[in-house]
Amino acid sequence: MADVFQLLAEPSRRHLLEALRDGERSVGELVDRTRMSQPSVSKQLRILRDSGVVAVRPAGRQHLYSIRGRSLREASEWLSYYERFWQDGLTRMDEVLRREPGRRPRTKA
Amino acid sequence: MADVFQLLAEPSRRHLLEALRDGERSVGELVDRTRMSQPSVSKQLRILRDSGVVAVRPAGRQHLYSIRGRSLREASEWLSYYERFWQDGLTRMDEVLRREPGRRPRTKA
DNA sequence: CGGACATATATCCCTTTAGGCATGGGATAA
DNA sequence: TTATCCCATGCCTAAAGGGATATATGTCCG
Repeated sequence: MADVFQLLAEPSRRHLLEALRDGERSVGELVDRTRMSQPSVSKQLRILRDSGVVAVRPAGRQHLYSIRGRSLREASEWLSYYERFWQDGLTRMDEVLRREPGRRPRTKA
Repeated sequence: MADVFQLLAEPSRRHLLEALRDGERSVGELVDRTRMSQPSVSKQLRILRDSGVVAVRPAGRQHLYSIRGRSLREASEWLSYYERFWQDGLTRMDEVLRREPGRRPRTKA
């Protein structure tokens, strides 16, 4: 995983991805929707593009960006391991009570 | 969302969360499992704790950490908006063809 | 060709933050 | 109490990364 979470850590990049949720957008449209400067938008789009999160398509003198799910899927799958921690009313207390009581301190495995 | 993705961006913190997947662990156990220095582990655990991603429970002279799903759930829900981009064999091309052809350049909405 | 428009890149500045080291502090055992 | 184990914190340094401004590249039109 080429650090998808690293990409998503930046709010500006998440805003861009949110603006792309319902289809491809030109850079100008993204600038309007995110209130970022045009160079910033291009810079972040570049990063997203290099990581395969978005794709570009030339259309006249504008570039249309769209989402590619592949990378985002990895992040989603990583998080899926933790679903059980918020499903079925599983609280921290439930988890504690589930542990066996005899805890050996600091064994290698 | 107190920037859950920001937390997950750091590999060391993800490693800690991975080591906590099957239940609570002491700091010493986490040190062994992550090959990080003890101060680093404590430091990252502190960040995770302040953000409500993990919880602590004192047990004699050791502190047992465990996962709290609440915050992670927010990240998972954010990503759920993009599931359609990798489900049902939906590729970028499909997405492109789905768009209407008459695109007006740069309208506010 | 020349000029306007759309996007990309380059450079600088600045903030954030991780990691290492040393140290402090609480709990346990002798 | 003293020694020891387990963990937390503070300070420092180094590096990563975002935003702004200026500029380059590329495309369309007259």
